[in-house]
Amino acid sequence: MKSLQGFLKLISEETRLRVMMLLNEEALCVCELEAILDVPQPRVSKILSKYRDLGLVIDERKGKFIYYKLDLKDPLHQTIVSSIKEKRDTIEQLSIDYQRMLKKEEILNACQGSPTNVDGPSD
Amino acid sequence: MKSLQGFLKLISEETRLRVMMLLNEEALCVCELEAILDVPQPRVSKILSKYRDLGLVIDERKGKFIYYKLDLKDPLHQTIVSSIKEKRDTIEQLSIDYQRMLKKEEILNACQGSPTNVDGPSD
DNA sequence: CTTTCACATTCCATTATATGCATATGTTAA
DNA sequence: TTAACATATGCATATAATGGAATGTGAAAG
Repeated sequence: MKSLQGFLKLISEETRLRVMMLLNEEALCVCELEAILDVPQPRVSKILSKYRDLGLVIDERKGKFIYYKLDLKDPLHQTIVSSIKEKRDTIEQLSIDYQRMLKKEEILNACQGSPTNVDGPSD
Repeated sequence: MKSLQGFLKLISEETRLRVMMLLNEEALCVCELEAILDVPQPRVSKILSKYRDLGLVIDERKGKFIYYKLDLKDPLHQTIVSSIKEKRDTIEQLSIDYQRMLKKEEILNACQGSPTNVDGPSD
């Protein structure tokens, strides 16, 4: 119950849900999330720390950047995320975020290194 | 988004989720919920009022009692509830609640009329 | 070693949420 | 009309969530 409740509480807040849906697609670093979602960096970090507390993400450093990706071990969590993803087209904000993620190179003024623009971060 | 967010926020609180899972099984009145969940009546009423605000329940008076049942119009909401129900056995509190609901006649000291004990409320 | 930069964290004010208790409402039944 | 009971709501307060600004940390690159 605690696991489910913590999970639901996490995604009950809009920005946190948006983060989950993006990290469910691919690994992203803080500055990419900051740019895609257009929210301040400390807020992104705080959100990710909640994910970390619940053990829902894996982080991996690549050069200057730390990439986060979803790591849902609970099948129920996976099912819920999948069912939301299936309806993504019908949820405007999630669609927008997804489109922005696909074109993130164009909006990555946030990170100086523009990690996705270079042919691979120095790792 | 608002619909999904409101829904997730609603079930992000334990007692409210417990109510949802019960009302997903059958129509129940306030005093039955009070007895099954073992929470004070005003709290049950307040929870149901949130459901009403979001248009997620239908209420029907039968004699002295008002029976509530889930009325999920959004397929995504339905999918989420179904997926939780599928895992109910693995979530202790939800299992307990369900068992208590099946045997609610034995614990219905809360409602004087014991609605489920009589052969049908006077409606 | 020092600077830079990505990221994390703390502090603080604001706002929201939870919940117990008392009480109001409204229906039923006498 | 009144009494009884199911349900709803108001109020007060405890508690916590939210978010912005400033600052801390630590890896990387020079």
